[in-house]
Amino acid sequence: MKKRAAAGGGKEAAGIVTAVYETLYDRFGPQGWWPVTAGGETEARYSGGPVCDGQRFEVAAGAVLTQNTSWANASRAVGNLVRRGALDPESILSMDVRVLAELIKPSGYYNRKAVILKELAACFPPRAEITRESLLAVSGIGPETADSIMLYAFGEPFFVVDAYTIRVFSRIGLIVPGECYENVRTFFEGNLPADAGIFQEYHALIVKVAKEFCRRKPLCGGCPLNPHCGRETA
DNA sequence: CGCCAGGGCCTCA
DNA sequence: TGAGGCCATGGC
Repeated sequence: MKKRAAAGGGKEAAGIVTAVYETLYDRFGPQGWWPVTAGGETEARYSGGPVCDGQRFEVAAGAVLTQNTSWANASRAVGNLVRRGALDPESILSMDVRVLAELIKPSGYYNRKAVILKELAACFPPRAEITRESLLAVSGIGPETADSIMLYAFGEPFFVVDAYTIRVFSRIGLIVPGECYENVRTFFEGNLPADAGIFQEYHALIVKVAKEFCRRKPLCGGCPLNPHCGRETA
């Protein structure tokens, strides 16, 4: 028998998942993920579909650079590449890997990420078809990064699951804490309309509420999710 | 000073 | 197969 992602299971799950989204959206509004550069400055892009062709690789590279790293640090690395005019597959592929590593140093893990970026760039020849599987075939791109790229760069409805998602929804009581990535992802995808705009916004809103309230040491006072949460409020 | 950030891979029992 | 180690910078 297959393990289930939903502790509460069944029909109510979809209602709760949707209600949590609406509560978060009402409280925090649109989050503007994924930020992309425009004329050298980083600007928020409001969700709703695929970014333009030229920005897809930038979003994909950003997804790698922000692995286990604050967006502030990842953004510095993105900025270094943009200022150099090097944030495109051809430039990344032709660059010495040590030079690339130096440019992305602020993002941390820079030696590893430089290799990942080169392998990622090789997935992006003109008119290449990028799939979740082709991204997962890159060593250093796991399920969360692959789904981030599919969702934010290509506008495909893959739900991005991260540590915040597990924390928030296990406290609510909808997720089993030890559940595997794929089960959690399909739980959300099965309980929401397959709408990339909603997936984009939902993931960003989960990050928002986890940083402000649902921290490792939770600050339950004033948390907008209290009406949905099975946890005792402090 | 320690802890954490928009993870993922490898090793070893 | 599960836990633990490793990669590494910058903010607080």
